[in-house]
Amino acid sequence: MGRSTIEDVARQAGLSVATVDRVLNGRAAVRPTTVERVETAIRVLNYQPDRLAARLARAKEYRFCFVLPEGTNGFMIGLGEAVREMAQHMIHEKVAIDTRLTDVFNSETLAATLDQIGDIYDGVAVVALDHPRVREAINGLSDRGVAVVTLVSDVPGSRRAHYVGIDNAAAGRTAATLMGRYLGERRGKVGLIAGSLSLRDHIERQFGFEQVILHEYPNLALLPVREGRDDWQIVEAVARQMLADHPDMIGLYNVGAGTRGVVSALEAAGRQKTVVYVAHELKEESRRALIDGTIDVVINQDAGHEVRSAIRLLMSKTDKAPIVEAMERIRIDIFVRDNIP
Amino acid sequence: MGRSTIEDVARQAGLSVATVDRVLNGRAAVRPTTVERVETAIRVLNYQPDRLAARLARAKEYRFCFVLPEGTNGFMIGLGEAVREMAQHMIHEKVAIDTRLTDVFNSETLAATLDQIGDIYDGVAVVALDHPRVREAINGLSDRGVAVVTLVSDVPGSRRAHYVGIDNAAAGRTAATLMGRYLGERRGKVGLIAGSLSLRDHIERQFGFEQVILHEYPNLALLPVREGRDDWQIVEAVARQMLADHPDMIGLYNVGAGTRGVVSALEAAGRQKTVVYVAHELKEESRRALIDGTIDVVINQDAGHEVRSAIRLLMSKTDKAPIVEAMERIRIDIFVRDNIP
DNA sequence: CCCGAGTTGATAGGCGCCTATCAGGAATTG
DNA sequence: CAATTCCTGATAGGCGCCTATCAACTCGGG
Repeated sequence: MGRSTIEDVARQAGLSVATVDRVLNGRAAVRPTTVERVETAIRVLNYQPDRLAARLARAKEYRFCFVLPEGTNGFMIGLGEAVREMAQHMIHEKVAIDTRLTDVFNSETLAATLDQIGDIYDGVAVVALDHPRVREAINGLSDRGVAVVTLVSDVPGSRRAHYVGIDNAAAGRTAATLMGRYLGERRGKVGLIAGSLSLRDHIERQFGFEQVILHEYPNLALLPVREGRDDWQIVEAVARQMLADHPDMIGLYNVGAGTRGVVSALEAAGRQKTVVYVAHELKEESRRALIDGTIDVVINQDAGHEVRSAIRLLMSKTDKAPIVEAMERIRIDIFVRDNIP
Repeated sequence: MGRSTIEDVARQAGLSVATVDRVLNGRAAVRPTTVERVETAIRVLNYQPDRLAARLARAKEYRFCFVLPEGTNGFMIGLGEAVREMAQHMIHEKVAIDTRLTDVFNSETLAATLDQIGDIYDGVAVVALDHPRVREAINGLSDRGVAVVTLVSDVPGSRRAHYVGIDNAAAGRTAATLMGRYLGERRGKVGLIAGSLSLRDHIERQFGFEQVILHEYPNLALLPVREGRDDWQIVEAVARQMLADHPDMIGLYNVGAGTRGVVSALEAAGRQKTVVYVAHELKEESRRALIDGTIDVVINQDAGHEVRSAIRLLMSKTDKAPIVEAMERIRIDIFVRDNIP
């Protein structure tokens, strides 16, 4: 039962605690053969440092920064709240977390923000636009030894340490499957409203959704994608227009924010019951609409889980500890009106 | 900002650390007025004891026991594995966890087991039959100062400290809603197979399911409930029979275990695609069947979450710490083939 | 006025690990 | 071979809290 301490390791290796500590924390130069001895001792005893005792003793604190989109997007606001809440809980653990809001749609602004915070933080979590300039900024941080994780939307080509968020293509497929099954044999058109097509998550959702609808549900015809910019007023206008243009639209998938816009458009048209509406993110308004039946299904990602995962990952990366991949997989939640938490 | 320590509290209250510790841990008699002073000091400073430092210092370890059903029920086996896995992680935290398997369907055996473990453990988590004898045993434990939580299936009348598990009526409603929506306008019969009607969770699921089908989907007729005893061979026989008796059965909800029995019955009848099948618990076999379309929806409760929640609750109850209700709510997960983790 | 009982203070020692410092021995350099 | 530099050992002190012990003080009751 792995209750060996650093002293046991020292004894086993025939070295002093000080030396063991040196190799454990890379505090000073240690001869390679000595490192070897320590490592075998660790393996023999199956020693795992007690992280709690470590954090209790540690002097330096971790400094992390969450770079989030500014604006009124409900999910992002919720994400920010989750960050602040966790920050509160984490002062125990000697981790200090700042939040920075920035214009995520402006690659230059975002990149500049990333560039300038490199020296202050040990780790950065960023909701990132997938753009060459941003990718460079992320790589720059990584190269300077700052751990970077992408949050919610990934930047695949970059040297970020990890992506924290759902598989958005799978989320799109999930939406499509539920839409297809709900509609059954009915024939008609299906619309899709994205927030912006420059954020990768929305593109992937769209891709997954269209893929499944095209292949599995020949009775459904896809309408061209519309952009709603995650702004409920724009979304409402777009939705109204679609409803007016297509009396035979029987399904609507809103990939991004601005759900209330769709809800009021559907209500205005009196088609809440005839159009199957799949939305993202469970918040106060979507919850209400889900209960009264205007929204049929909500696909959700848990902001709290994402924030916790990001922090765990940043901590692990910062002290080069291994991570448990399975623990960091973010679930795609499905909510209908009966399983709302 | 900087967290306050026990010394700050002592200073603020004009008392010694020893006394503050006494009231914090109820270690010795302290005059009521003094307790008052300590408590106001705590409130003023918003002091929260550092649980990590506490566990590091604590001499005594928590002793918990999980009483689980013996047998081959896949979910329960998974639960047992989750317990053992967590037990491994928790030896750090000075908590020792035992597992006891028992015949849950036998109230006498279960009650006897509970009776006899009272003196050994600080807390017990039990998958409990809802039976007067069992309720008495639970109350007995509680009265002797052992924290008790019910797991997966509740015993409402008892003095258990908490219930850890999903809202099973809501799970049943969720199943019904998805079934109803998937079936759309189709008319036909819907069957339900329960494990055993003496375990409360299954009754509640049945209740929720029937409630929604009856009220919301008049096109669907409910068949009388059948029991499968959570055994896949019995379940298979039952399912075959139902399929044979009711050529117009278009929906099937399996409340309990034994999913593979239903799958092979559906395959044997060649009705995988025409019968909408809603099952519980995502495991290897249900995962496969979900992907190939035999199962349409899986309702799931995360065993890992339940075990972690139970442990957290037992620890909190043991040292009379407050609990965060929201954190302990177990989600009803919905899986279709596209969002399988 | 003395004696226990009831309270409170003071303090040592430890949980497992981190940080820092000093000293001595080993290896390397000129 | 002496002067460095490199490695390693030893140890003190602390993180925030728990446990245990002993001394000191306040009160009634006898």
